[in-house]
Formats: sequence, C-alpha cells, structure tokens
Amino acid sequence: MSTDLPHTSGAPTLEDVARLAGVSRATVSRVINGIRNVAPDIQEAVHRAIAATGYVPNRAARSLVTRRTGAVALVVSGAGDAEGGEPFESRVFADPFFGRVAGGVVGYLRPRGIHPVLMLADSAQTRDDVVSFLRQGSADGALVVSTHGEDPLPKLLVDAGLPAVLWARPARPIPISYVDLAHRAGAALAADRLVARGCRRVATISGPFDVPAAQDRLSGFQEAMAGHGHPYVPAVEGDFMPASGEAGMHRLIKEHPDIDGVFVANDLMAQGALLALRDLGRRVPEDIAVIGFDDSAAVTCRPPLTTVRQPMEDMAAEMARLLLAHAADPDFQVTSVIMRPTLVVRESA
Amino acid sequence: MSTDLPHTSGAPTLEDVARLAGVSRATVSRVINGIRNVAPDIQEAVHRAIAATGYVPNRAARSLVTRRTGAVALVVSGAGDAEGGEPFESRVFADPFFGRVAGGVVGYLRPRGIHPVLMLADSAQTRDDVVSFLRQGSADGALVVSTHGEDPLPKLLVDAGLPAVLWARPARPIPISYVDLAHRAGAALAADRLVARGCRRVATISGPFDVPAAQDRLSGFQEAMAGHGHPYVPAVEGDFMPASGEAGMHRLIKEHPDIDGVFVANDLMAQGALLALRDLGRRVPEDIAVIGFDDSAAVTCRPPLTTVRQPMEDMAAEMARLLLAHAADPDFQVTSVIMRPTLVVRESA
DNA sequence: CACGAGGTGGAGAGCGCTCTCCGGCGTCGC
DNA sequence: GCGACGCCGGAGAGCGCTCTCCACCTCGTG
Repeated sequence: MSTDLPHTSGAPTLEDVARLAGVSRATVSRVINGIRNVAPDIQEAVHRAIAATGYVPNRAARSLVTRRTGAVALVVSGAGDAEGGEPFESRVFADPFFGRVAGGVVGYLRPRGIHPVLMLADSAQTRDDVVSFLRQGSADGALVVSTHGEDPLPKLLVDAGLPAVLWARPARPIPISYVDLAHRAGAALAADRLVARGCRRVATISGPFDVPAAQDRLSGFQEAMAGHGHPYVPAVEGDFMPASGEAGMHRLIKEHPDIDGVFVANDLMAQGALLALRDLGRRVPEDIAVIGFDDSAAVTCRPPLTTVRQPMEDMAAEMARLLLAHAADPDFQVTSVIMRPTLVVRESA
Repeated sequence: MSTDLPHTSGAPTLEDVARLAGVSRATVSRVINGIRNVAPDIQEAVHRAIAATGYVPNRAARSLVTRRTGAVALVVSGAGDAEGGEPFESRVFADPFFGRVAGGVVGYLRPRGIHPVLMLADSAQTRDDVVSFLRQGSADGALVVSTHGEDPLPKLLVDAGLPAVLWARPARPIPISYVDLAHRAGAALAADRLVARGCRRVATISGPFDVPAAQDRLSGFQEAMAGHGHPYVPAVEGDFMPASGEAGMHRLIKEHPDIDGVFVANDLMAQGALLALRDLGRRVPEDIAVIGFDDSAAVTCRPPLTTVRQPMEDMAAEMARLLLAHAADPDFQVTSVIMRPTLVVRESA
C-alpha cells in the first residue's frame, strides 16, 4: 500500500493523516470531530487515511486546546482512620455501597466516552490533591461520596469554583448540587410495614448521628411510628458496619427483651442484627421482624431481608448527569435531586 | 501585593510565574521539577511567585511533551452477560474481590501521585475502547483483571505494544507480566487442614472450569487429598457466586449425605454453602467442616470461615509496581510474580 | 595571567491539536 | 450579466509545557 512512512517514529499524527489524504490538518480535524460540512469524497479520503495510518488523536494535545479532558474524578471522601484499623482504601472499596455507586457512574459515563478516575480523600493532604488534580485540568469535575457528615472537601471544591456533585445533602448547607434520597419517606415505609404486620413493640438501630442521612432515617422512622400511635421508639446508634448491627441488636434485646420489630438503618447492620438474633434464638420474622435499608446486601441474608430500596445506580447516574451539565455550562444552576425509595418485601418482615 | 494581573483570564501559567519571579519559564520549570541546580535565592523567589499566583501546572501541556500521563487504566474485563441479568458494571463492582484489588492498587499508586481510571471491557467494542484509550495517551498502561479465562483483551494489549499487567496467569500463554497466587499450594493447605481435623469424606465446590485459578485450586486440592490417601474427591462446579455455592452444597449433600468436610473454591460460594448447611440442619464445623478461599467475606459468615487467604492488596500493589516499571522502561522484562497463600483458621474448620 | 571546565540561567523550538480567519469558487437574485 | 452571498478548504496562530542548546560567569589550574 502506501510506502509513505508516516513519521520517522512514534504514533501517527494529524499531520500524517492529512498528508496521506492530500488535505490540510484542519480538514482532517473537521472530519474527525464532525464539525462543519466537509465534501463527501474528501471525508472518505480522510477516513481511508485514518484507517491506513491507524491514527488515534492524542488526548493531551486535544485537551490542551479544548480545556476538557473527558474524565471525571470519582472521589470517596471520609475521615482517615483515627483508630488505626485497616487503611481507608481497603475498607471503602469493600463496601457494596461504593460498588453500586461506582457501577451506576460507570454505566452512565461509559456510553459517553468518559471515564471516572478513582480518588480517595481522607486527610487534608489528599483533599488538596483532589483540588489540585482538578485544577491541573486532569478531570472536568468531581463526583464526591462522603462517608461522614462534616466533610470539608465539598466546600474546598465550591471555593475553588470546580464543578462537583455530591452524593447526599451536605451536613451544612453550601451551594453545591447533590443527589439524595427521601430518607424520611423511606423510613416511613418501614414503619408502615412493621405496623401493618402487627408489630407492637418496635425499636431501631440507627446510623451515626453525624451523618444527615442517618438522622433523617431515624427521625423519619420515629415520626412515622408516632403517627401510628407509638410515640416512643427505643434506638441504639450504629456505624453502618455489620459488627455494630450485631452489637446493637444484642443491646436492644437485652434492654427491651420483648420487642417484635426492628428497623435497621442499613442492610449491612441488618445483616449483623440477623446474626445476633439467630445467636439469641429468636426467629425472624416470627418472633421479631427486621427491615433494612439500601437493598445492598439483602439477598445474601438469612432470611432474605425486607428492605427499603435506595435506587443507587440511578442516583449515581443522576450525579454524573448533573456533573456533566455543570462542566459543560459553568452557569448551570445548582440543583438537588431527591429520589424516592421503595419497599422491597422479602422474608424478614 | 502584586498588582500585576497575571493573565487577562483563566488559570496562571508558567509564564505568569516566571514574569512575577523575574526569571524565565525554563527556570520555573526546573524548580518545579527539581531538575538541575537552581540558585537557592532564585528557587525561593520562584516558590514565592508560585504561592502568590496559586499556580498549578497544566497536566495536558505537560503530558503533551513528556508523553506520560500519571494515570493508569484499571480495567475489569469479562464476558458481557449473555443471559441478560444485571449489567456487567453492577455485578463487578459489587464483588468484594474487585473492591480489594482496587484498594490495593490505590494504596500503592496514591503515594506516587498516580490515579487509576476505572474501565470495563465486556465486548469487542469496549475492548477496543480500552486499547484506544491507551493509544491516545490517556493512561500509561493497564492493570487488567479478567473475570473469565479466555479473555481476548490481554492479547490485544500485547499486540499493540501497550504496557499491561494482568491479575492471574492468562489461560493461554502470551508474553505479558502478571501476578498470581500459588493456588495449588493454597488448596493443599485446605486439604491438610481438613485431614488434620479428622475429616474422612471430603468434597469440594470448585470455580468455573474455564478459569485457570479454579482449575488449579481443584486439581491442587485433589492432588493433596490423594497424597493423604483419598484418591477420589467428589466435586461440583460453581461460578464463584454465592447462589452457586448454596446450590452446590445442596447437590453435594444430596449425592453424598455423609461428607464431613468441604473445600469451597472461594468465600462467596462458601457463604452460600454455609447457608445451605444451615437450612439442611448440619452443624458447622461439628457435622461438617468448611474451608473457603480468598479471605474476602470470611468474617461476615456464621460461623466465621476458616479460609485460605489470598493477599489481594499485596498482589494488586505488585501489579501496579510492575506496570510502572513497564511504563518507565519499555524493555523491562516480562515478569510473573506468584504469591504465597496462608491458611486463616477461624471457626468453620 | 590565560585558558578550560563546570555550573547556571535564558532563548526558542517544538509536542499535536483546535479554531479563527481568509480566500476561492459556485450560485442566486436583480 | 454582474455583484453579493454562502460554502468549504487551507493557513497559521496559539494552548502551556519541557528540554536542548547556548551564553555567561566563576573558579581552578598550569
């Protein structure tokens, strides 16, 4: 075929393609980016030249001039482990919660040719890294999942004027877009179910109080129970991890041996609670009904967990959508999207 | 302070810093990159100017000339779901296995200022996307985790001359670096333990036969049992998912009601197997001992699972290390690293 | 004291791409 | 039939950075 060595070495460039096709760089660029009309025969010549050279546009060169990268940062932001357990990166990625969020993000971004860059922010240093990363133009924006309430990262991002979208409403209000769930409504779903089943003495294992979502689930549940004529609901605080659900359940049973229904603020803790109940010889749901939240680990439980489903993939996709909108238009209005939970009835309640 | 507006708009550039510091661009670049000596007073002036302008180097411009990006692709490669279940991205990220690998990769890369870009390859199209992504210079190399044996991606990468490191030995030999576990040795550990406990009738639930690791665990186990005088070991095939462990256990018990020990090829299936045994009313480990593999889901089981630990984080970090070596030196020799498993004794065996 | 070696800063040429202009040509309207 | 306008390809100026030269200055040495 063409004996015209494209270049002495390295990957073929626009220039090489242009020369081979007998047109200018600008024309090749136009064909590739589909901008402005190009005569059909020339288009074809260009496509042939691209195929012949195996040309692939250089991303760095392109983003140098376009100022966009086709990448977004997916950052998990939390407090560094004070009580030196496993390192943050080990814990966070093992959480099915994160996996589903990542899945949702990838599902939305992939068809659009955009890829998420995984980042962790668990210290002042690493938070600055995230900000620098974005300021360097390494990514067009950030999707932030905070594991704790008072995360400083969102504010840093806002102050730096960087496009970002949060998972869940921040603890203190700042002008930033986020996607969240109607937690109170979800908790009410659980309350309704428990009451409908005939539970009379109901308790709850909540998430950490410094997480707004945990507060909302707790108060939403209490409120709904009050509406059903149960003004007092015993509650113990967990940390969203299985072990705390197990411990919480033991405590609950010890202090209130006669409870017949429990709302657990997430599935991971519910899993632990189920373990505790089994160890205590209580049958679920006969002796005590259990409802979880998230629908993340529900099917691997015994019995399968009735739970309030959070449409995580949809929420994550929505985050990505909002972020792209912010990145494309700096004046895009700060938006919060609140999604509706649904009750998934399995066997535990 | 300086009333010298750096630029009319946008982020400050090297030029701005240079002007403010009263030196040339080259000097600023030298200070930033720590290359060649620069007089201390000038260094300080430059640093002051950087601080004053809030300068951050533009990554695209830099990688345009250096030809390196400071990013690597972390690709999960598998077969698209023929039997239209959940989309690939939902399944894969929910797997704790992936989470731990990601954690190990991030743990190694993060201190080095490198970030992984999450990619999925589950079709010819998306595999090409990965290759293009690398050829575009969007990342310096790829870490590939294949979920199935006959994954075409590694070969594509090798043929394109792109730096890549695999998780686990590929099904058919190709010249590519990989990190793997001594699966046979791990399986032998399980066999030894079962025999030492006094198990006489032992069976196994294996992984899918088209995955080399699954084959190795199976044959390694059979071989070790043969060495202990048990030439025949009943085996059923699973797919590494909990449900298949549960089904497999039911089948095993049905066909061999008297077995008193089981080696399950991964923890997820072992979790399912434990569920099955509970439903069947068999006590673990009194009636039947169970050993898993991976140490991924072991602590959330009841009873806690005795398992063969695979040092996933270390293996993932090693992959990252190898990849960086390949990226830095194109002539770096193809290397395979095989890590040693250990037996973690908990309660199930 | 002259000359060379070594160290240090500056100038400038790109890296590969996009995009604004500009010019040439064909077409339409009056 | 002639000017005006629209359409489309080319030329060229950067985007922000690195890095090779080169010039200069300071020592050290014969």
